[in-house]
Amino acid sequence: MTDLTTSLWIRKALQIHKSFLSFASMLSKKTKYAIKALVALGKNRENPPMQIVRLAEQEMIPRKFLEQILLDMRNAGYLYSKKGAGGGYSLNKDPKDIYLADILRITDGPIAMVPCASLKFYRKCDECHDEVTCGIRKTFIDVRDATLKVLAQTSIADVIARETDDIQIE
Amino acid sequence: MTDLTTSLWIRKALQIHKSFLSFASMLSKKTKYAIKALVALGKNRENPPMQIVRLAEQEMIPRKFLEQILLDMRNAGYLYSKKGAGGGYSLNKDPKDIYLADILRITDGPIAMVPCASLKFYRKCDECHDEVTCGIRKTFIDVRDATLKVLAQTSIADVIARETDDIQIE
DNA sequence: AATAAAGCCTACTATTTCTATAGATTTTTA
DNA sequence: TAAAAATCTATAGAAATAGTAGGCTTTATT
Repeated sequence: MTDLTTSLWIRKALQIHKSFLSFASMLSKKTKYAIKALVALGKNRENPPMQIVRLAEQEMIPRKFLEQILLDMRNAGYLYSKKGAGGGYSLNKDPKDIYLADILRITDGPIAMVPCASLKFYRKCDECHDEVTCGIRKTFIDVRDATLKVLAQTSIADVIARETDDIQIE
Repeated sequence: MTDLTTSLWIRKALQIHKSFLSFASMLSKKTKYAIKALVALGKNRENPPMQIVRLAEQEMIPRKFLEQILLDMRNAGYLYSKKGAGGGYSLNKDPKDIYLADILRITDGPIAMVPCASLKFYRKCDECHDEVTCGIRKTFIDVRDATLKVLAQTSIADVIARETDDIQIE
């Protein structure tokens, strides 16, 4: 028995793309949570450290999941942690020096859309015969460069700054 | 019982990122197959139509999977199909007029990395409180624009042309 | 020294998405 | 009428993501 919402013909009849139900090839929740956590810690710099539990509640992130994420960020050198009573997490770098590209690479891995176009996680594509002449590869190297131009230049500080941009009169 | 290759500590000891095993947030096989099929059909324009079976063999794509993909492309108006003996598939447009962005949208859906930054498949993000002031959103709209600048301007004809670029002396 | 608060670490489960296959149907040509 | 081909929907299988569990270690406080 097939679920109504995933039934092809009903979606077709209603002209619903599957992306209405799910949103593929997107940023993982892990990455979103990581960014939100870093932003929150960036705003909390006068008052460190911040406990996982507080952070989880404030940002509506499942606590145990957040634990793992923070651990990754810590192991990558972006966070400082302190155990025991009165402990918690705080930023180990200036928000200006934490770039989204780096966060993405820690949480989601490669930024490129195909392995063979990845800068930091290069791998040969399975379906590719001759990489040198692959037109797809060349295009997706361009895409990677364009994406990276944004992500490697946008820092947590920028994200925080942008949050209040709407106050400006346009 | 955990599989060796997925065991965290062994990966850690060998310093292997999980992307070595799998490659997340990337182009789906469906999309890759679609592009390859269109490129193949683009090269076969003097000799149409081409049968699914031949195309599948030539491009090393699982036949029944390819069927579905071609059907999608056909329903979207990019392919012409003919049933019965001597039938098959051929391009319904000039390769110059088939852009990668459009293919991606048919096969994978949105191009943006977050729903709230999508041009064609906009949807509110679950974890977002105030979209107007969301710094993440603004950044990923920039990413989307950068990506689209490449994908919406690169056609199947461009991909084909690029395949022989290496012949040029650099 | 004992206790409680917090992070550390690995494994596991559950859910969802992607990939692929199945099989019956329809259309066309010879 | 038989064979060749696409059409269509459903289902199965595989992989990735999301989330949970629970014991361990460190630190501060009393």
